[in-house]
Amino acid sequence: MREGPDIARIASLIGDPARANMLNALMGGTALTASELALEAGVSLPTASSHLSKLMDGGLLTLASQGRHRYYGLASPQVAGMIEAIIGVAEAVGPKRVRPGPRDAAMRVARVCYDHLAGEQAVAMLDRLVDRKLLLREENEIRLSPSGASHFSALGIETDSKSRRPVCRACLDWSVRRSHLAGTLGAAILDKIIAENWARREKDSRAVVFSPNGRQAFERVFLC
Amino acid sequence: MREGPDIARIASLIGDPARANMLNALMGGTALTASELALEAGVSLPTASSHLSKLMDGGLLTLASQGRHRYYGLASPQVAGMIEAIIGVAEAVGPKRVRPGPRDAAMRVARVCYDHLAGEQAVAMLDRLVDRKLLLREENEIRLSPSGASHFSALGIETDSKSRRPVCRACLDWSVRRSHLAGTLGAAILDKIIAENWARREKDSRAVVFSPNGRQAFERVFLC
DNA sequence: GGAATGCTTCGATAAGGATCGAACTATGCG
DNA sequence: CGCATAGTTCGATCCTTATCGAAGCATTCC
Repeated sequence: MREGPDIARIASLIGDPARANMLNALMGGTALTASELALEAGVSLPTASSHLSKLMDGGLLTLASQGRHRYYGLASPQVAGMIEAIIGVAEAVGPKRVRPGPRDAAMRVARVCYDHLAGEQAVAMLDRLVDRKLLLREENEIRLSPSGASHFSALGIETDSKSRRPVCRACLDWSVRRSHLAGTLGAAILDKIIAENWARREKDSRAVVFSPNGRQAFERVFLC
Repeated sequence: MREGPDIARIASLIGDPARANMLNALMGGTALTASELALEAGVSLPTASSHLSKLMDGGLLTLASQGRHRYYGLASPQVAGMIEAIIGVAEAVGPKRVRPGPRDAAMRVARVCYDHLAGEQAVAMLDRLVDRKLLLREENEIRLSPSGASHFSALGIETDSKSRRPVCRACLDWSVRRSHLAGTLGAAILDKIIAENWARREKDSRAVVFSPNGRQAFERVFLC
């Protein structure tokens, strides 16, 4: 009864609308200050501060102090994955919104998931990389193949795992209900997409919008 | 404050300890009745009923009515996956629970789960009964084998299902995270354990404490 | 130093919701 | 029909917690 991991504690942290909005905003991957998060959540600064310290206590956030600025970010990809999973359920059972606006359509196609790409494009990319045997997939395990290593290296993408973080990880996509690529490789690919100017981040949103040329380039490189 | 899927609504449903316990109990995949869930959550029946209707409204549960029994189950594998994700985070950040007291230790070993035995002893028993082919197990389905029927009959345990209630049912054990035996057979075995005076119920607790002789007898009969 | 900015803590208030007993409905049993 | 079991609804209580204003720290800039 009161055994096992305390999932109620974690869930109740996310269960407050103000905190949920903050976490949602942080799903974009960039760390934000308390003021920015207060604005995002629509609460006063003291209220936001209180929420943030609770999220910190709960282990859901990390804090990077830089002078008088304090940047809050999601604690780990695992936390991001959990939030994605909750979003997925909320989408599935939630009151179907009258009509999905254009922003939603863009989100469905491509968006940022913490630090990597998600959405239809990302799911298609993982499928393709597996088809081409650049990645080897077994259930939820994804590994880099030798040919994959040289392939990404040729693209200027580092695939050595310096940290403890895995190079490849499967992350469930709420809009497509299938996995896309996370891990350091997933993050590096998103970096490249932005660096090459193939796409830009939509302001105040997780949506990632490809330019016509950028989409072609992306498809040529990652969708064969 | 962007609009999006209402993750706070979903998370707050899981954020109540009673509801979290219920969902945890349902993670085994078998549907449970309101009474069973009330016991599992440690709340009264009216309280459980209120929680269950909230979970239903939230789309997290499905309901199968069979006569006067109402079996609640998780709405989908997607919901189960979300809960798994939350468990994962809770495990990762969870401040290792306070030291388990002696009562908790006893509960871990053996306790009552509604009307049958749960805990390490019960899990071991089910394993053993399956090994001995007295019970046939396929995933979460458990059936009585012909040899099992005569075996239990010889022990004075009735195995005819007079009611609609199944003879055998798998019930997920929260302390061991594996299944133990429920259903009328599980209930009958617990009855026998108490009737033979092998063990007594701890007062005001679900713990079941075996006497030294009782434990030997139990092991001789059920653990081979 | 003093002023300005970023953020946290404190205190009071208010609202939400978890809880249970009692009463009520529904199904099954004889 | 009468009784027992399973479950829900209602009403009252009580506790948690979200909220903001005011005040308090901390850092930076001039």
